[in-house]
Amino acid sequence: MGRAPCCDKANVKKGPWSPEEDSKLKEYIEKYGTGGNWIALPQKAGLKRCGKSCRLRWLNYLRPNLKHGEFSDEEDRVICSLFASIGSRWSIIAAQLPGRTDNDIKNYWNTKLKKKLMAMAPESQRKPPTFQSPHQTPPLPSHSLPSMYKDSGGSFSYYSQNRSFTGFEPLSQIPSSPLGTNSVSLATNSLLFQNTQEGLFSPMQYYHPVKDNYMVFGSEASCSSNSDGSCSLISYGREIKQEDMGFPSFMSSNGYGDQNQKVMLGNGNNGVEILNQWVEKPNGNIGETPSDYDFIEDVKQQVSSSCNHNDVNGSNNYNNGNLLIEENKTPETVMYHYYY
DNA sequence: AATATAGGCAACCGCAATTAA
DNA sequence: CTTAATTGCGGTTGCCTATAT
Repeated sequence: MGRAPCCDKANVKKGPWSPEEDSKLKEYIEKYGTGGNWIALPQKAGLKRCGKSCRLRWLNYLRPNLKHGEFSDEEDRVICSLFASIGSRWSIIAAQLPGRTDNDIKNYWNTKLKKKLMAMAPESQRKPPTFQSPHQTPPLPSHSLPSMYKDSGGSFSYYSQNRSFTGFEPLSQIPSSPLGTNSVSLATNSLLFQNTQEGLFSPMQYYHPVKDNYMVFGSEASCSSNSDGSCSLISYGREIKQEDMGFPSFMSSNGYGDQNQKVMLGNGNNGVEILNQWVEKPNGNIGETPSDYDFIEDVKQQVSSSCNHNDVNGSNNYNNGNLLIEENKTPETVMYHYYY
């Protein structure tokens, strides 16, 4: 037996809202609020509509401070950046763009922005931009990975003492910050465009964020959504040219587009005291040789010792700038959450 | 001028998560 | 703890308008 319908489908109006209905709904909500009960609202407001329909109309069209019309380049950049990081989580993306609704952004992406990006990408890489699902990740040659990075599937995991991550959990499964409900980890694996020179996978494709230490492979674009432009994640990866990746230049938020491969420890300026510096990888790109894991281990060591240093008050959790560092920190269990 | 096609967007649907009883 | 109700989300649909034929 299915669930009971939320309203009497036969007696509710569907389709476009009339100006009269709009003003009824608007006036009612402005006067009494929603009362935390959308289902009961239409009857109280004298509307022959389903509660869900009222909610949608209010959220997407009637509520104050909604922005309509053209999206700015900055908004484009934020959308692209977040889409690359978290995929089609429109509500999260909308939360970063005041005045824009998830529906608005979704429509804009599907009808315009996606095409705009394709048009701007180099001919050879002109594919529909996608959030790369973990299971589409090209398998890493097993010989080049230490055992702890391997798993049986095409993806790979890092097993820590007390938990394991594949690096591919959906956000909902990533423990969220106790500081607030708005915590979201952007430590996700993704590329907006596949970077496929014949036979070569980019390091970013090989090494998705392993989440050991929650260091993230990614370009600057993937962590540039802070209002101050700083990076709140430990970003771990080559600063691949935006153009190389098929990213149009407007997505680049800084001048690092053509730097060598390097690892960012800590963010640029606001309270992350871990190391707060770039560490250059001596040569080549991360992921090209097994010895690169030594480099990775070095970085982990540095993060680790820094964490130990910071945890001076014995509390279970502490907050360090935009980074939340959780209890029982080991190089494997330190968690960095970006929150807004 | 009439018709076909494409683009844009508002709204709906169904499912999952959350909350209340 | 369990179940039902409600909310929130993302995918999809369908209508309206603009453009092409």
